[in-house]
Amino acid sequence: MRVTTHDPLERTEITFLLGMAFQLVLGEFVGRLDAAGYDDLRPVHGLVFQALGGAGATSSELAEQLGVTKQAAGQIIDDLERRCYVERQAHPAGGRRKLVVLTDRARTHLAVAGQTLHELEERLAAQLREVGLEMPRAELAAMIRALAGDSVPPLRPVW
Amino acid sequence: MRVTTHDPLERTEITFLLGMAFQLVLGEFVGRLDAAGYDDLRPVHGLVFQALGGAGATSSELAEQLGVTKQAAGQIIDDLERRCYVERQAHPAGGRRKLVVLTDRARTHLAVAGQTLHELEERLAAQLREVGLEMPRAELAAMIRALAGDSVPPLRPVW
DNA sequence: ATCGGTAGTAAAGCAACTTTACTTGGGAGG
DNA sequence: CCTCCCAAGTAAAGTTGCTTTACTACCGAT
Repeated sequence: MRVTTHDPLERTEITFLLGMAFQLVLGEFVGRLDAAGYDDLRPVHGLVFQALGGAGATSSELAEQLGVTKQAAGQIIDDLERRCYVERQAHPAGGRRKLVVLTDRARTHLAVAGQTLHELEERLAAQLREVGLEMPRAELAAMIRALAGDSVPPLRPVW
Repeated sequence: MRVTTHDPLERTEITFLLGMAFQLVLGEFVGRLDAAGYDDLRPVHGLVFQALGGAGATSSELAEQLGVTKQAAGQIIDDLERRCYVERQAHPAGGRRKLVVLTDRARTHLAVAGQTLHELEERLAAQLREVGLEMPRAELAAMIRALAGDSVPPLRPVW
């Protein structure tokens, strides 16, 4: 007996599926953080917090990690500083350098966001297991390596 | 004997892997189209061409498909019309409506882009098979269904 | 002493949108 | 008919998140 209901997703290009899946997962993630009171932070701010998470960084270092100009990084830092998520300190190495570090407010966000993301991914993994599938971690990693080799570029807005 | 070189991608969240994979595939796709002489077209233009591919559409219909305001759709159409990729015709249903249809120039692009994308995805699939993996089509489709149900929203820039 | 390189900042420019506000053509109801 | 309203389309200004251009400040080396 032939299945007559064709799933439109079965004929959709892998590239579209990747984009849709990423957009939906990120949207769900951002939505949960908004609901948790972080509606003043965009995904890029999470990347900033991750980059500064350890001992902080200079704005130029941050710019390189984000894949933007140092002026853009400076603007993001200005904004986050005004809203008390980061602070500019004198850099131990001296010079004109300034060390940008996270406030406790940002570290709290980082913890909440990490927890939220893992819960979301765990729920997704469970839903896939229900239909006999696993999360395609190895497949995605292989695609990334095939296209980027060992040097993975920064995650940027897609178009 | 224990493997000592941990692949950083193995510890990376699925969400990041999705984003990286999409960004890299789309970047490769756009790069190939640029090289083929289509450096004046962005991904959104491809979506427009797909939406108008059959019998055309009105700018409001296009706006809904793209998930933007009708003014934004109008601006995109203005631009594409100036560059002879689309034409505004009188709409058979009359009224203020105008039917936006593709020129041959756009249909050629659509064919080239489709071919390019399939070649790219086929090469990727082959590279995955070399390491014993398959393209994660079912997994991505399951993730999309888990998050969007049956109503898949338009593909938009991600942040 | 000054030269050059790097960090940071300031200001203007730009692309791709949204928001606000208007115009126009065509029914539907009275 | 007439008018009232709605949907399609357009115009213009505003917004966002960057880049480009241009500058200042600090340092170490020659």
